[in-house]
Amino acid sequence: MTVSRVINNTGRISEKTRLKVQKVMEELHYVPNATARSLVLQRTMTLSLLITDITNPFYTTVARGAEDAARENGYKLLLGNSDESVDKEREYIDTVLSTRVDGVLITPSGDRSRPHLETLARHGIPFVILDREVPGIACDCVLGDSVGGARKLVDYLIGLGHRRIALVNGSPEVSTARDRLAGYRQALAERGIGFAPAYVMESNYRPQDAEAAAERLQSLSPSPTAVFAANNLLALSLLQSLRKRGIGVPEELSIVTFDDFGYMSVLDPFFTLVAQPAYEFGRQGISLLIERIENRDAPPRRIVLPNELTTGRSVRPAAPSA
Amino acid sequence: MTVSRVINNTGRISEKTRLKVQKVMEELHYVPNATARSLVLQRTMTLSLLITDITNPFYTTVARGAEDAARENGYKLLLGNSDESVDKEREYIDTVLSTRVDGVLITPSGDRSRPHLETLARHGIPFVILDREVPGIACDCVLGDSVGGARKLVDYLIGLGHRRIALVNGSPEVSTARDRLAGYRQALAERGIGFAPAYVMESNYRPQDAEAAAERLQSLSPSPTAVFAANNLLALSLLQSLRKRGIGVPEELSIVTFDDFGYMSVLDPFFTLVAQPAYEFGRQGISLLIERIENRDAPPRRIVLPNELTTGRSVRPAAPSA
DNA sequence: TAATGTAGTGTTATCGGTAACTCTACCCTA
DNA sequence: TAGGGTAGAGTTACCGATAACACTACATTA
Repeated sequence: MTVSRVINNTGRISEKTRLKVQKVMEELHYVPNATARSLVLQRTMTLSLLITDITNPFYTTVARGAEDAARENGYKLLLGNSDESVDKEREYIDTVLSTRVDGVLITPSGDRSRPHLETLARHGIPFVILDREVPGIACDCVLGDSVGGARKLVDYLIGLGHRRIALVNGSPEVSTARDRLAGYRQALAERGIGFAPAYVMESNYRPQDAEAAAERLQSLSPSPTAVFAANNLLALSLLQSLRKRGIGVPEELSIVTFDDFGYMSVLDPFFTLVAQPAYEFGRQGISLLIERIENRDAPPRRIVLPNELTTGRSVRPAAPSA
Repeated sequence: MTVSRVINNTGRISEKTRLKVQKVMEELHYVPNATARSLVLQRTMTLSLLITDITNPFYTTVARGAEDAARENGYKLLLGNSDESVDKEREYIDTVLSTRVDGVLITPSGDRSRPHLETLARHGIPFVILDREVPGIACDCVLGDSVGGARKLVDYLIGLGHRRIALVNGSPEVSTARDRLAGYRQALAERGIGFAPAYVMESNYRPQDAEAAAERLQSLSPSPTAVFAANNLLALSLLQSLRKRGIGVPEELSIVTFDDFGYMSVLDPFFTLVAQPAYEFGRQGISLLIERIENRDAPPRRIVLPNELTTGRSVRPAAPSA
């Protein structure tokens, strides 16, 4: 007990005893056992970051922001990749529950993550949603402006004369995909361009899905002059698939997308895209989470971070004939 | 106790009792407390990954490999970024000690990490070194062939007629920097090219250091026709600094480097570089670590993963006059 | 029939901390 | 000088699991 008081600097300790304890602690290389402390205090000082894939440059930077913020506040950070899979996500949720982390910062795999979030709530584990909303779940979240970003991109294309613009989207089960579709449709509508369902294809936000999208793109008639790929890795794979098929980008087809490629964008920004402040997503997500942990009764907060259009070589004005 | 037996499937339990317990567990949404289990079993099923910076595409992929391997084996993964700082690393080591993780996979900030590793050893925490060796520490490690890789790069440059090749290296306190210098010198020596100390500059492997290096590069006379930047982010920042100074790359100066840029390399590999299998670094590092945890008496193992030269647009043959 | 074995369940101590309380000097005050 | 206060240290119970052991029926065996 006396040792505990010295370590935590609580209660009354004579200077003599304090020094003696400290000396012995040094001699024995004593390190307090966080596990035991967690058990009695009922908090682990650990947060869980559950994202879809750390190798996606957007989430890489999110993770960095999250880790920085967690560390600054004395928390440890557990990492998990769900790969957009509800099942894998559930496994992580199970781990999170038994680990008794103090909070979870999560990018849900989609609307079907709702039961997972409800499970967290039922067990009293605070969580903050990152990047994607889940209908029916009222909680703190850090989001981007997907509708606005998509509008900007499509409007930009239209401004360059494009009229037949395809959308290679994520799954409609994911809020960002729905929002990007909404923004796409808004932009078309505002410019009086008809919406052609055939120009919209769904995927699972994963690079593997691009090949099928490329095939469908190629089969469209009249063929689109531009395509909006709903996220960065999708755009990249799509680009590869298109080039493999001999379709020149941007010569024959322009591409725009969401989220940058980290260091890639620095050197020579190939893609025209809407960039989001990934680091702030992570940092502010953790901040919200910690504030939630400290005050469970506060009303949920919703932070929307701005995005920005940056132009690259992936877009060319539409040919006047088109 | 009976519940414990059901959960862990140990001891004798009648089918009737098992079902009853399982039913009640479901009803109560009971989840075993990993903290309590850790305390009594003296293991946390948690590993720590301590790297310099997750946003470096090399370490991003390392982290993904590590997380996959950890999860497959039932371990959780804690993430930490040391930013090449011994002090920050020490803070993480302290956390690791009190957290009682079962093992640590670490990219040491440099030779001065030795005390940290000795601390881990003294506390009986298994660790595996990743990417960088530390003199005086005999332990499991997963390394790349820095000497060979550097030789390949410099030899490639020499083959293209370059004779004045600069090296923007990391700190000599880091084994990979020493090895890359050694490989550089080997390649020069084998081709009978004299070693010019003025052509070698040190940095801290961090992008911020590139500006100073660019300045020194520009001041060299005769100026080099090529430069070997010891890692990817250094190369990228160097490139930016050089271009800002009006030095054309590759027109006036060719650049080669170590480690790729993840997705960046896929699209249009600008840099000529030696790529290392980052995912395997992470995966095999965790494998070694887990095997070490399970058998502390086995002799240390040293895995050296191969690298591969991939060419890009950052290199041009030297002008015949040079 | 008594001894022995065994399946199934319960009890106790423990991991390493901390909250809450107790205890012992010693001091001050009326 | 008795009563009360206080500084500083110690005691006890507890967090939620598991190892080791104990116990109770009942079955088997000699």
